[in-house]
Amino acid sequence: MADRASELHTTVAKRLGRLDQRYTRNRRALVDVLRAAAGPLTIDDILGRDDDLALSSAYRNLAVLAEVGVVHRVSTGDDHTRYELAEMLTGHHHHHLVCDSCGSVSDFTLTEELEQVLQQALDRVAAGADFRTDHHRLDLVGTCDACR
Amino acid sequence: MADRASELHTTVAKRLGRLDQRYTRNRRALVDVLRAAAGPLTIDDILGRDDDLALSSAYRNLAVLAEVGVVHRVSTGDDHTRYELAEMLTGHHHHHLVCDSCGSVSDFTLTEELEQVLQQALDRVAAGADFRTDHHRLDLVGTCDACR
DNA sequence: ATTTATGCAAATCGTTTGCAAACCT
DNA sequence: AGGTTTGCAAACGATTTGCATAAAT
Repeated sequence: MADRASELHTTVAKRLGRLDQRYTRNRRALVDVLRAAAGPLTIDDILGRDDDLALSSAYRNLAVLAEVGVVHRVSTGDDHTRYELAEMLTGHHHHHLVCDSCGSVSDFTLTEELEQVLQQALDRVAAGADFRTDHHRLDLVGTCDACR
Repeated sequence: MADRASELHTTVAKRLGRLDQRYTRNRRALVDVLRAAAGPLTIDDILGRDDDLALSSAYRNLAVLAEVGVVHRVSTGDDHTRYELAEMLTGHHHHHLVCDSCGSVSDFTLTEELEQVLQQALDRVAAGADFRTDHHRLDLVGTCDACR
């Protein structure tokens, strides 16, 4: 656990360094908060989990972390953009259950097999439209357990 | 074509009436603009296609139309929410190609077969999470033909 | 020592809302 | 007439930015 965390920090530091960015205490704190989360978090979620984080710096650092590919922005439809660690770092391709009622978001996965079939179909679509795909996004939108 | 348009207007009128809402000229104009579009439109897109539409009324009417299930909000990640006719009205289940670079959004479809396999898998996920699904959302995010 | 990050306060911008006039039935 | 919709202008709220200070290398 400590091992994984320090490995993660090493990777993040490397990625930041590649773009001449420093791995400061605040940035480390953001990564720690996101790492501990069960799904993508809003800014308020994030600030609520570490009292030392300032709003504007959090936004700025999340932007930097997103730019170097460490953090991924998640737009669900309500205001409040959410943030999660990039799949490249977690090694965990996943999707989201988005609750229309309370706005909560949690993760789920499909079988590797279905994911591959899907990927092939999407590759075909992209090729046909001369579209260069960065990633796909698959969400379920509805009402969560707590809200029904 | 005129037939389809008037059929559409009839359906919309019915749905509005069900919630004691009137089908005014502005609302008709919005439906016409969305009907003619090749993908979901931003407010600016919409206002640009009909000079008589006022900003605040457009927002309000889109909200009403969304509430009665005629219009669907599409959040792509940049600011600028987009709007499209609900699939229930177009009878055309589709997905989106989202360009990270210029923000454009266009539609695509999967085969009926894959769509069904996917639906089954998603139903299983939802059942396992006690999640009541309203709809799913599958997008390709990347760079469009014009931007590459 | 020099460059970069921080955090407060102010600015920005998409969207929403108050309200008086115009509209529909 | 009675209630709804409209559209301007003002308000709102999430996010961004200016700037002087603190931190990192």
